[in-house]
Amino acid sequence: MLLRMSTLLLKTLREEPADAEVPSHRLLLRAGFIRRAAPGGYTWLPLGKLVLDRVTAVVREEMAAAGGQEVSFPSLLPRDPYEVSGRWTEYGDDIFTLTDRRGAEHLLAPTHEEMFTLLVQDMTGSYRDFPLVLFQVQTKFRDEARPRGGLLRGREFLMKDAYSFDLSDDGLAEAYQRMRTAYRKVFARLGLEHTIVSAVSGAMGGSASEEFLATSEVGEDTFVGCTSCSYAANTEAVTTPAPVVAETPGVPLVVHDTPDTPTIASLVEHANSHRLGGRDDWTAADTLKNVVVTVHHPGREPELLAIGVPGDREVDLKRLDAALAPATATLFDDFASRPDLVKGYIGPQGIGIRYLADPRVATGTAWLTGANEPGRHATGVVAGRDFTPDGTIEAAEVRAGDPCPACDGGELTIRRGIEIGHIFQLGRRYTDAFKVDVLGADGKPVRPTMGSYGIGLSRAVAAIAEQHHDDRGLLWPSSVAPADVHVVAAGKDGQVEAALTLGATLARAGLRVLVDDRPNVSAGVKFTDAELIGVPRAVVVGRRLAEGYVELRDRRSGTRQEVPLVDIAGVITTAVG
RNA sequence: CGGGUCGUGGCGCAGCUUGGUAGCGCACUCGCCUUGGGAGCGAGGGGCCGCCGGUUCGAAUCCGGCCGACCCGACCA
Repeated sequence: MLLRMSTLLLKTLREEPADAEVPSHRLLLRAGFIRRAAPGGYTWLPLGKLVLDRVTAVVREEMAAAGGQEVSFPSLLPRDPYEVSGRWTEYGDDIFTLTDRRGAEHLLAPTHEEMFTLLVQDMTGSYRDFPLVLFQVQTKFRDEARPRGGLLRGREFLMKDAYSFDLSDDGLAEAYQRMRTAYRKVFARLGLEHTIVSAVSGAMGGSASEEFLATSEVGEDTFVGCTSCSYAANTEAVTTPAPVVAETPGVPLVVHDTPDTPTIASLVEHANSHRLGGRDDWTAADTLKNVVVTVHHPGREPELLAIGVPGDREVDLKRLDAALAPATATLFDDFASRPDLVKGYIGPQGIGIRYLADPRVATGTAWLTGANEPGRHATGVVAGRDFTPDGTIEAAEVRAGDPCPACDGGELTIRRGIEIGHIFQLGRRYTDAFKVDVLGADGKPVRPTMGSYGIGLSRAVAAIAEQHHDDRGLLWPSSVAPADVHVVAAGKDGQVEAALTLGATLARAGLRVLVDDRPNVSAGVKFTDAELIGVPRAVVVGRRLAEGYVELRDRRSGTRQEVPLVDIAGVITTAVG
């Protein structure tokens, strides 16, 4: 491959695009890899398309190596299958829907579980057809409420989705592990540093679910790691160890007048200045905060629910939703309609609605909490004696320094990541929905079980750019770089011919070559553009050409060496491998 | 969906307060010059000032509505 910059559709931008905030978005725009074409939609320019195709090629190779067979479905699909699976309504506003000239409804597929399931139903009939792994590379559409970060979250994006079909749960577990291993290889080849975190399977059901998060400050997903063991999990999936209480404390429950203390901060201040319970060392962690939410169960009446958490922690609505799935929760604010719920002074004692407590509110722990009367709180409110929660719930925020649930003494750290892959054991949700049965060895019908495995390909390009750049520009890993070598003609136009000749030689040696043969462009511009574009190595054909030397530069390390022109092809071929 | 910032040639911005028919830098075209770190000089081309309506003799500028972008939050495979 030989690309000439004199004819390449490329325009680097000297100035920062005003609309781009995250580094990958800025650099991909500036270096001429992508251009915004629509809200949440991007045009891939020649250099960007090369990278996207190389990322895709790596994924295809590993999918094939894991036994996957590639197919391709349309993106424009009829409503029917999605009605059968229940997702037409479940997805709601997140899918793009349209009506054809006959009035029939269609959607632009946000994902393709239904179609894969129907294909397998059509084309299999016997246990001999299994196990089976199918995948495709296809554009997906989602009407995201807020596209952001360029390629990080678009309304149209490229995704590799794969599905395994097995006749037994053991088979599914094996397929899952095989795919998990394949994903590790994929991301290693792409140069993506990542963490595999346990995720909640949510409404989808299924027994195992893991996300591959590329570590990045601009990532949208928060996850925790442990300082002393290998534990890693999505914050939604973190569990809180309950404290062990030896015996119920003998403190009595005492109600105090605490006027004008509707917040935890004001309550703690009042408690200390008035020495409630004979103490002046109260902290927010000694208080029990009770938050009322409205729980929306699908297809049922909303329910009021109170959540009890230590007063120094907020309720994390994402964790709450995950804990309540498939129901969702919103903060309750219509206190006028419930005079029994005294805003700012709610306590769990005799509360008239369902009450779930944080695991830290263990039996035997004593709290400072509301007395369910305006301007009054109570000390010595003991769990298991003065109130008994209807259960525990993981809804309190997770903080750095919290104890690790998987080991002794480890502390949690909080990090952010870009979700580049998700694998989970889907089970029989879709084969049940479409009543897929195949004939077993014993002549009886068997219902296949599925696994689902996705990689965001366009998002992976952005994630690689996030992890591989410096203040000068992009730093592509060799595996996905738009070229293996960037030949720069520096100096008078005589060097352009030499650069093109060298480029052709390198291309014949099997290298992917980008030659900067632009006439009347100064060497400085070519150098800065080369650094912005981020091809791993550059060969400068310049002032020492007459002596038979060119300069070899490594983009990442910045090292430079003079190499005889006659040796350069061999040196680079060896380096590229 | 809430809060904030902002829409003026391809990109980055000024002009708007105080209405008078659009400007700067980069990029682009031509010429000269220059060529190892975003050169210089000269001459050019390119914009229904986001859209719709209103006020006015006259609107980029004032008023109303809408649309869009970006950031924070909500939501989300």
